[in-house]
Amino acid sequence: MQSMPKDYKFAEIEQKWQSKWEEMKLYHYDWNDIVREPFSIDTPPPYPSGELHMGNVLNWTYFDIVARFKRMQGYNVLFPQGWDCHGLGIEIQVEKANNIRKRDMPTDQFRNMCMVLVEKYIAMMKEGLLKLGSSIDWTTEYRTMDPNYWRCTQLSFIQLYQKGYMYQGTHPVNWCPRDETAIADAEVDHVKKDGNLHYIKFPLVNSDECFLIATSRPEFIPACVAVKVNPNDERYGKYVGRKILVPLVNREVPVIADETVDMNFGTGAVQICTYGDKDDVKTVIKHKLPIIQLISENGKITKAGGKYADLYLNQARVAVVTDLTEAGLLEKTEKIQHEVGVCERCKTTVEILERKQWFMKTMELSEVVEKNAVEISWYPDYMKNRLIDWAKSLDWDWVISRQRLFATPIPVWYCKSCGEIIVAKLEWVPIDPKLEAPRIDGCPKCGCSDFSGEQDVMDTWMDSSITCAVHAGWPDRSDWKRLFPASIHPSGTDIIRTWAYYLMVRHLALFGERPFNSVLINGMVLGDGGRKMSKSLKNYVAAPEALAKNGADAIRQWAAGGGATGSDIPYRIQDVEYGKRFLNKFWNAFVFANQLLEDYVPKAALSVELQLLDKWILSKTENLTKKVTESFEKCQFNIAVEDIRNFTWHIVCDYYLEAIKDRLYRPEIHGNESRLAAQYTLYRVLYRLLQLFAPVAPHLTEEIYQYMYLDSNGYKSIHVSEWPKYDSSIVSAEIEKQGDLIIAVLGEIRNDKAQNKLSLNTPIKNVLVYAGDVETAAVITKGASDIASTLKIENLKIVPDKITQGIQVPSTEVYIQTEY
RNA sequence: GGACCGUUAGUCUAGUUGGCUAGGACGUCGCCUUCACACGGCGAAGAUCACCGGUUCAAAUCCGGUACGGUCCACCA
Repeated sequence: MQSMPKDYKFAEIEQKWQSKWEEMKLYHYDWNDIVREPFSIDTPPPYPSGELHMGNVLNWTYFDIVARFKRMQGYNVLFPQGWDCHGLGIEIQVEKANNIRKRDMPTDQFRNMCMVLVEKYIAMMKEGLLKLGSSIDWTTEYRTMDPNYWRCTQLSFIQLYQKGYMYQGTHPVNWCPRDETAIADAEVDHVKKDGNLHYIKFPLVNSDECFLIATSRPEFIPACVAVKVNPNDERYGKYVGRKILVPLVNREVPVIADETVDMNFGTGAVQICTYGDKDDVKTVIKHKLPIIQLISENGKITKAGGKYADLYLNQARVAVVTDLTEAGLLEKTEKIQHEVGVCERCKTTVEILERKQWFMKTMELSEVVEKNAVEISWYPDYMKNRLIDWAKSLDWDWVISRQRLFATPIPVWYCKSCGEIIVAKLEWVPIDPKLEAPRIDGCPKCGCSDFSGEQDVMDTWMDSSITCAVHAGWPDRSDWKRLFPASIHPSGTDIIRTWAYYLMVRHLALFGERPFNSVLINGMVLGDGGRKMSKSLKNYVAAPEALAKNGADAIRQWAAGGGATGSDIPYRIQDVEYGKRFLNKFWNAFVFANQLLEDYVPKAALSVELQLLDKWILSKTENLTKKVTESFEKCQFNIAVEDIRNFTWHIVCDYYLEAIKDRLYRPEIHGNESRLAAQYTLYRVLYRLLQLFAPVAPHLTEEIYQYMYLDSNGYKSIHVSEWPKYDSSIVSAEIEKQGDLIIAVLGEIRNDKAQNKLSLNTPIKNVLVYAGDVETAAVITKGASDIASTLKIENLKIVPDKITQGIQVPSTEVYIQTEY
């Protein structure tokens, strides 16, 4: 045991251990160990977006506590780290930063520019994760933009294609008619625009009656494929199933029932056109309606528009309204304000076009997704509904193709002569079909040797939804199933329906097995005022600054203890400061103990008799161990943190440490055996606290461990020490009750001193304790010397008499009289 | 509009199978320089656990409804 410095300097100590742990390779997963049971964490690779943010801090604190706890429990823990690099965000930033357009330059050149930016962001985030003290195995680090990861993603695409899960079809996409390109939802801005709501008569077939339909886009009438009404609507319910005649083009379309129709808006009857808006998309897919491609890629009406062909949409609108008016079908026109989607870059109104897309058959897996979601453990449990509800609510299969550049290419070519689809062979990947031809002599169907590579790329979720298999070592390690399914998949409330869902369907389709056995959910980090933290709301807290200012161990306490797992938690500086103060208290308790234990030689068993309060604190410590272990098992970090802190601060420090001071300082009065018993107990209890707190505050606990416990314990780090097992033989309800009584008596006399405005060091001449009965008197007598020495009582007398005067110890028959 | 979650002292928050005299933190007030720690100790005030109804011997906890707030999704023909 070495003596400890008085002050805890978190900045230098945290830094020191972060580098030492790396040197020690302390957190490396042992791929060759086939004895220890593995525990794998499916660390979600974050999107490198710049500096680490408080949301990342919350997540990685959760992951790290789990990793450290499981490691101490003896598991061979795999805590991998990857980076989910591809995405629109990076593309847009690169375009802005360099003032370029991605489609104006070679794709690989643009991709390289993206990679440079991603690397910069990764370095920033990695720095943050290291500063947080995450026990990541950095030898596992990967990037989804690396060729080897492309290989995994493409390999899984090919295998899914072979299994029949991947298919080509058409699907509506957002389309900018000016740029003539598909754009993502995220690239669409919504603006309020003034428009007209036209009330148009649609005659019912074989009837004199007319439906009045309100629409803001009459130019889409030629693409009308149905009219939908709410079946509960008294006006129209009876017409469901009948035919209606579309004006101007005189085509018959069905009247369909759809509960989503708002009976109070417009006329309650809606024309469904392909495609006037996103609602049309949903309705068409839901009711399996035909598609009329009315708009071409440059925003002109196609020949499907009949006499309106070749007009631009706004020209067509004028023409259609004129024609309707002449035909007497336009009842009235109202001014309205409505929201329209516009292209983020050029502000052109976005249209919806039907385009060729790649799909994964996910709908047919919904039932098995639900079954697995029910079978696995969720922390907290109610979060499973989010996945189940999502799987049930899906209207169409997963569109996995994107019209972007910085992404994993779809390894497919098309024969220029016959259109045959050539999917890459397993051994060809990684490959970019935009840059390389298929490695075959000719088209297997027509023999032609001219191919065009697929221009579309994969959705970013195609990269990140195979992590469970990749982390486990698939496809290269033959023993990858040892680590699959992952023990735990961490997810945020906001990404359950994407990340957790796609992982589920993807692995189920690929391997017929679920990817993880449990899900740990984190909430969102809120800023001041309980709103989502964001720079625009000015409640943003930069994680690197917070870490530098307060230290990782304090920030981690906020993250772990700031709220229940799964609930949103605000970043509160008071919580962090409380964490800091606790670290100080914790450190000081050990500094103090370190002095008192200077001459103590650690022993496994003790030959001398323990005193009542020794047994009392040991029993309570054992109960704490049980409770904290259970809390960690259930990922209830906040409960564990609170229990550890309250017990340490308010039971061990405030009472036990105070009570044994005299035994330790003055063996000539209390005897050497009593001193030894206190030392033994103190050493044991503090070590237990150190271990329980280690997953939460890894730096502080490690530093103390190295001073006080390294020599006698043998583990090179507290983080690989064996997690304590609950020992019921040490627990005694009777002893705890007796000890609690001593503490209560102590507290009352201490209170009495305070009320007399005396310092706690002021000696008391006489204290008379009326115990109420013989048994209670015997118990208090056992703690008499602790009471007397703690409170500096010169003459303490305990009698079994029952009285009703003096200070009553609450909920007992014990009365106390003091004389100063 | 839909789904899910929440509503506990001035503020934030815990309370997981109903037994609570509702726990903790910040803040406020009073006292104590006490030999680890004033980043400390002792103590006080402060909550009809959103509202209404139900189940029960017993409800902050379970059920139904209302109001308000949050998150995600959708968003008007």
